[in-house]
Amino acid sequence: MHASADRASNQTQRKGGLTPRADDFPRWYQEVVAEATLAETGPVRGTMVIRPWGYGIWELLQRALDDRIKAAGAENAYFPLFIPESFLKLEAEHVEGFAPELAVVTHAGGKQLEEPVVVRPTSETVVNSFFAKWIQGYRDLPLLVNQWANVVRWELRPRILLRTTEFLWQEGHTAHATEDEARAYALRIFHDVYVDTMESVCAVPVVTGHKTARERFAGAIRTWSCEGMMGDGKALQMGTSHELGQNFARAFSIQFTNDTGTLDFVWQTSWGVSTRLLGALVMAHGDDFGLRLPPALAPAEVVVLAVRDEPDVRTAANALVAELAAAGRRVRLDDRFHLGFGRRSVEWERKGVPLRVEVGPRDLAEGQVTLAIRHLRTKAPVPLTGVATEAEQVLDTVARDLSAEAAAFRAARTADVATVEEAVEAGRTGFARLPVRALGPDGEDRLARESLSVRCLQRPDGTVAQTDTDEASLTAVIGRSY
RNA sequence: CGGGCUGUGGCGCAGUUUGGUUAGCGCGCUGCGUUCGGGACGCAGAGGUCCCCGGUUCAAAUCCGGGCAGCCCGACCA
Repeated sequence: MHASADRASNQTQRKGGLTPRADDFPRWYQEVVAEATLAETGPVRGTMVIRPWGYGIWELLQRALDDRIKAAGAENAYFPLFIPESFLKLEAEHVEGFAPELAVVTHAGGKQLEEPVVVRPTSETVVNSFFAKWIQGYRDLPLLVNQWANVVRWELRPRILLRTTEFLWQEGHTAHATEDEARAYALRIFHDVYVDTMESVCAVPVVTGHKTARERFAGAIRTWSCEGMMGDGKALQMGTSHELGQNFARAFSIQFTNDTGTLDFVWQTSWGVSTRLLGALVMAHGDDFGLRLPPALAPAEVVVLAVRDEPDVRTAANALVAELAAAGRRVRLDDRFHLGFGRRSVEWERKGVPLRVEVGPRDLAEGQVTLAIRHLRTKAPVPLTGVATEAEQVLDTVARDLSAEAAAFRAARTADVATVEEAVEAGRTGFARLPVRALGPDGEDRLARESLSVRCLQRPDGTVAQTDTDEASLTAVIGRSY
């Protein structure tokens, strides 16, 4: 009954054919993911198909991360998808953390398996069972390995791109001779790979710090996390780097002879980021008209849109594509004349292409083209001769603008508070910064009852705290999380 | 796993309350033509196990029973 009425009233409010972000954020999110052709749900609950446009973004993100991971000295390798169930049980906290969400294979090859096999939810256990073989002496250290893989976690409540049953990620695993070295490496990855990628590639400012014991990775002694604020004020954990201490080393007997000849357990780290970041891009930068991509992650930074099917227009459009490609831009030609101009504009807008170059007869008569800037939704004429230069200048501003906008939004929704009650209030719409002292021993329980959590602990000035810092001197960043 | 909602051409829905011609509408798709600078228009056309199983009935998308699936909201997680 009301369905049609609702739909009709929606139509009047919808901009760009999407539910306005402010009206219904979750719905808007799903529509953008679908309309920007990033991903859609698969046939099995919680699974997803990442479509070419979404995968193109992922590939750019992968490259950005992979370059940084390699610069930090880690090498890529690949470990098996299937893990003996017994491996998971070797580290007590680890199994406790992951048991509820394991997919277990009990039958294969037409018969029941003697030992069930789990589909990896993460690879600490297999990786470390091999580290135990590969590490003998201190000269084998540090061992720095990364893998790009899919993992499976049977989540109770899937959300496309943010929490899917199967997702793609990168997981790094390292072993070191000393605790200090392991900690330094976990932090190096955290800052040089994760925070740098989030901020300079994704253009999403992040809050950094370490997790409370309650929020820590199962099996870690310390978890560093970067948390972004999404467009609804909620927090998204975008990447974590863990210091594992000797927990897994003891569980998997990863021992080495140190430089004084005595046997010791290695000190380890693990760290990962996932396709969840695609969801973060949508929620951090998207607007009522769709996705807005920073150029570094845009499969097409520029689309040259030929307005009409005329010889001069085609010639000019092709020349522009060639010119922009020569200038090093990822560029596409849109000469789908069977679709109207508006339809094509809307499509690129939804997909978040940062810049469109519109070329039509009217432009050419004036010796110009029109630049349409996605994130501002503005248009400006530019002389035909200066397009590549102008495009370059515009693209240079995009990530900075998106970043600044996100930072301003976060600042407006972050409050320094003095009590848990004030934190509860502020946490409804954004982040609350509360001295750990004021949080107290029962603070996290109180927050949990309000669907809030401590996203991370940091120094009052926002920087990451040294491990030996007195926690009571730190600040808790509190928010609702995805 | 609790609460709510929903399963009908590719997508979004109407029809179910009160069982009854050939299951409709919008979008999309195909063809032709006219259009073309912000989601074009006309004409023609294709496309359906009405989620599944069972039951009631002369007759079921519609009623009854049982399943299954999806979405949203909460607790758990990248």
